Amino acid sequence: MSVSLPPTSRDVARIAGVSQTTVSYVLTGKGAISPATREHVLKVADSIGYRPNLAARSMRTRRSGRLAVIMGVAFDNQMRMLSGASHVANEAGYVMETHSVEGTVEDRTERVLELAAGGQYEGILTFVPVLGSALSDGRDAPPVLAATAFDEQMRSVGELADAGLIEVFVRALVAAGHRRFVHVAGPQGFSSARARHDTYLATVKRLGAESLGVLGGEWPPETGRQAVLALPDDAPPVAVIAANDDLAIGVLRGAAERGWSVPGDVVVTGWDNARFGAYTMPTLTTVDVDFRAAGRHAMRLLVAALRGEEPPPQGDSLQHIVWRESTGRAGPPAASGT
Amino acid sequence: MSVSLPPTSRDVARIAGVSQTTVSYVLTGKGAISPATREHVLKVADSIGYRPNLAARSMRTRRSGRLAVIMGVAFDNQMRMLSGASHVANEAGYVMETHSVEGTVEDRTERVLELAAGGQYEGILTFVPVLGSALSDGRDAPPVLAATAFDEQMRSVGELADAGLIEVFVRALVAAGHRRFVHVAGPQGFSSARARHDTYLATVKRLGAESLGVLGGEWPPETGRQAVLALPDDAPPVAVIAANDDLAIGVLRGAAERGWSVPGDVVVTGWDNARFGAYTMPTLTTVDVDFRAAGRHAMRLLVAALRGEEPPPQGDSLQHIVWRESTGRAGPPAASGT
DNA sequence: TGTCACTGGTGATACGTGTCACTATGGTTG
DNA sequence: CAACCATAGTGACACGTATCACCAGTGACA
Repeated sequence: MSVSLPPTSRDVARIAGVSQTTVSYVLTGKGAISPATREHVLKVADSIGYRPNLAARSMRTRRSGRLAVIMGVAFDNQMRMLSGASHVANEAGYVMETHSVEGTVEDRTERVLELAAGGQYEGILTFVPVLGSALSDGRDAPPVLAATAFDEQMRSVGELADAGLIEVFVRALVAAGHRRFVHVAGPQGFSSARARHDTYLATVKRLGAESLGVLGGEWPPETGRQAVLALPDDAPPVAVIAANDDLAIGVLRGAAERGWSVPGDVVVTGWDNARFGAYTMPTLTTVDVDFRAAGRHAMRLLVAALRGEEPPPQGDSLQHIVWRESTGRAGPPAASGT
Repeated sequence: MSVSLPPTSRDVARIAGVSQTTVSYVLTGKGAISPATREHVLKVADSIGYRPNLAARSMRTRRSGRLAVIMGVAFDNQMRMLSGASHVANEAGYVMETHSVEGTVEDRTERVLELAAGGQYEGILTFVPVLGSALSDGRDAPPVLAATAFDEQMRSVGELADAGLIEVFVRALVAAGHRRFVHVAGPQGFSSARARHDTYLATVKRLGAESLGVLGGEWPPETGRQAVLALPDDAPPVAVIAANDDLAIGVLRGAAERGWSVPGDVVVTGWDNARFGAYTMPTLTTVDVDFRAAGRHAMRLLVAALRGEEPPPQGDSLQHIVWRESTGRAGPPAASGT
């Protein structure tokens, strides 16, 4: 009694009493098939546990049905973006593979180009910044889409780069009496970091507040700590707008080391709503980001590009502020306000 | 001028002046081919940028060459494990796809079984706990290996479940004068959490110290906070062994809320060496884990199972303690021994 | 009644690879 | 010199699917 091979479309056809062609048309929904036979074939296919052989299918269609996602190694929230992207890819009939890259932006770009040229993938989505030269709209090479892009020629995927809530932070802090600001920025290769940076500068200027400068430029907490250690002794009272929660916790630590109280001498905002932010002392005001939804949206854009469809609009906003202790009495704007 | 199709092994054969069979034998390294022709063929293949069509290959060999990795959504360190696993899989000639699952352990198990039955994958590696019934050694179904397993019939992948350093923690704290201990455990579905739990109990007992109990049972920081809030008022001085850093930061917060100083009244240890642990106040003593290496090892085990080889031994230890402020003056054992 | 259009379905074929069975060529041995 | 063997290479085929070209039947309409 040997192990039986998995059923093929021919098996289904034989049992259902139709031709293999008919089975194929039923499964792809392309031919002219009567509802009766369609249902019959589907029933038979289900009853014998038929699954299309993807290898054979993709050989015939000359489409691999495979998408690649490029991720870095050190970004925790990619986990959730990956999850969202994976769902969308599978629903759209693709399988999604992940590749992790490290090294300089040139190294990463090189790797992405290599993957694109390999011909194995129909599309590539990258969660880490690459040079704009790697991005493509898919006319002669597979489309490469960046969920976080390096330069101005990029096609970035919207919402993650929307830093509008930075303006809300600054306005609320000004309303609470703060006049002096500092920005601890992330790497400017990330469009999100760049957007926060730009929004910070614009808002501080517009409101006539004072910016003591922009520091940072990397994501790790140590960068945030060093930024605070670099401030002049007479900096407080000062409001620190950090580009993410990792930087913000570094800021908290740095402030403590200098004997500055938070939120007394220094107030701090973060971004990402990392799990630890509700347990630091003080707890961290931050922006909650729906990374799953961001991942879904990014993948939808890629799938739309693959199908030559219009990019779907972003749905509801993925971000909202979580006010906590690190901003003291500053809070959401009153409903009345300008 | 139309877009040219990717070159096939026939193209290589034609240009190299040999048969397609020869090209195939060269590329798979199986036939009897003279070194001269082999090199010639390889050169030609390279020059025209030939890449084997994976779909055609896998149709012929009836092997998909695909592996699946199951991950949860909320575990940051999976990112690095994924990266390690991905490298090994690619080196071994497999492509690796990721699926994320959520829900109860039954839901997850169901999903894994579904994937295994789908016949698309040659092997499955799961980073989240599933019921032992899902695990298989691959005799009639694809092998399913758990990097973190649910019950005793599991095939868990070693080092991550090695909680030996818990004993070092307890010994060092006892040497520093601590007598009363508490364990804040993780979900016992994770073999790592179970190992830490068991090692804690055994060590405390062996050293004749007092355990005020085991609390927790989930991973989020709030669990750690609640554990501290549940302690009796006269608990301090007490040493808290937390199952990971998320729990530990919750413990720090809980202690602060109760007015207990760390490391004065309470000392705390964590696990995982999360980035924030060096910036909490106080900084967190923890265990640094090489998740990349763990991911590599897990994938090597799966590949070995696929090939019917002996499982490769774990290399150097992936874990070491990072002593920081939260354990006060306790530190590495003196070189002199017992 | 003959013709046309349309619906529902079939037969044959090609995708690119790996592998079985086989052949030609020298070299070695009895 | 015949018989044999190992080496190096070839021809033909099958894997399971999607799709092109075709065909039978059925009304509709002039």
